[in-house]
Amino acid sequence: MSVFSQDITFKFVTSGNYNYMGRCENCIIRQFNSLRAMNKEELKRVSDTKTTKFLKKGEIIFGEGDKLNGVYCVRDGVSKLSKLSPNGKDQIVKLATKGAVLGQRSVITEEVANLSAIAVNDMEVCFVPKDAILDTLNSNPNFAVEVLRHIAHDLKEADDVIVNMSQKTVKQRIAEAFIYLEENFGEDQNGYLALTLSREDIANVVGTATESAIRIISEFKKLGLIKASGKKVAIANRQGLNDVAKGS
Amino acid sequence: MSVFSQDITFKFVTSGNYNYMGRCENCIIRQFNSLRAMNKEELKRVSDTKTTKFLKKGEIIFGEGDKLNGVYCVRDGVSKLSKLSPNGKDQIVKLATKGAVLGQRSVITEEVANLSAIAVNDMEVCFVPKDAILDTLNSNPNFAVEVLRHIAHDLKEADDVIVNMSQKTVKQRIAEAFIYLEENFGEDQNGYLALTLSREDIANVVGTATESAIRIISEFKKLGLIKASGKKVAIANRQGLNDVAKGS
DNA sequence: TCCAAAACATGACAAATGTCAGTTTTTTCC
DNA sequence: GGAAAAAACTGACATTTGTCATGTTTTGGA
Repeated sequence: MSVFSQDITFKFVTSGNYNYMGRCENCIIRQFNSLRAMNKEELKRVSDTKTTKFLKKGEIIFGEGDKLNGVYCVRDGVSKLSKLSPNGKDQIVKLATKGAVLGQRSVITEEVANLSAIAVNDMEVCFVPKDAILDTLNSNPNFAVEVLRHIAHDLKEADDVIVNMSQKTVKQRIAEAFIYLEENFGEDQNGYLALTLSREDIANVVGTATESAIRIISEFKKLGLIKASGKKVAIANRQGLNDVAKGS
Repeated sequence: MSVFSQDITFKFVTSGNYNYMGRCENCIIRQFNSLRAMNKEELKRVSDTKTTKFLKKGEIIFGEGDKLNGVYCVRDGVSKLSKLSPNGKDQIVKLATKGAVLGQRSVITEEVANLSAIAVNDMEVCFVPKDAILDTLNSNPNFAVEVLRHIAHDLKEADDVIVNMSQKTVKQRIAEAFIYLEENFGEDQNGYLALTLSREDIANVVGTATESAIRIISEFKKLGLIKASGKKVAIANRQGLNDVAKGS
């Protein structure tokens, strides 16, 4: 995490071009997604057509069923990708952070969005109109293959989630969720998980009732596996949490 | 389904070339997967390097963790794609039938297989060495995009499964499973589902204990929603099953 | 800084699901 | 066609999870 910020600073400082801001060519985030496979001209086109948006926590990037006219490249903050189930509950399928490209799947298949994307944090995202994406896809095999690799990876992750959902207990899944949050978003200066989710969001990630999630989180506190200050959570006993996640 | 068989027959009968057998160029199955986007030369290469295999029910096409040297194109029969969970249970993630290309994802990301593929039926599959696939991917954007579309579609389906698993009851999921089997594999002359799965496989599809699946299936029989003769199952009340699946 | 709204927490109970321990039926294969 | 194996089935019970009701704490503006 801190190394990452350093890199950005470095880029900023060494660039001789004072117009670099807002130019995709100089956006380091791009190194983490499929846009890295675009060539100069393709990137220029993206840069010229994109718009940058700032979203506040809770704002909707797009909703299930929306027709997407482009993709959203996350520059900062975290978004939850979720789907409303018929019984009225939201299932969070994925948490997307910097580097993620949202809406890619729907743009490729030219379907409406199957998930909704909501800011969990304050966010900065770049909207890239779909034509720049689709045209590049059809002409640059490197880009197409790079996108393919990313989607293929998402698919593998989704398969893993299916297995977890059906074969692990709620307690195991919540323990895993904390480990996941720590591994993917890190901790703040005080050792608390850098990404704070409400109990309801945690419940929606692991697919259980909010009360069940709360109860289990309380139990983890009593067992000394985690500690909490308000809604901030810190992992107190990583090995113990791991054992719970593994089911021992 | 029956229309589909007709088409094959038609092809066989009208082909003037008696070498058509075993040639991908003449394989109608190809129309249902990404190989349709290959051009003549690419297809020829696939055809020249591929080998056809016949598998008996229960045989393993590849296992989780196997390094795949190519993909398997299903010409006939059905395969279950499953993953072993840490607690020793198999979760079936997908059922693949004619037209499906197995192992595609792992070949693209150059990882070992994350799922195992086992024949549910007697099967006929064509093994295509990966080089023919990867080279085409890198040179023919049409093919790359076609593969992308297929994987993107799989990803959407996987997201739907995640939501079903976490938000629906076992009873709802079993009702859905029967509807799914009817819609995707059809019925035989006597109205029984054309694809017969063991109770254990059904349990592994919906992610529950075999006994629970059996109990619910028995209940469906008593309610007249389905009827069964041995392990063959027929849908007796489609609307009723639908209602159960929807949770009413 | 204070107050409402939201989020968190807990108890009591009901419903769903899993587990274990059998018996019966079906399938397979000689 | 019959025996052995596999699959299907059933009951009893434990465990997990969901639901409802209610109280407490935290949080985010006016």
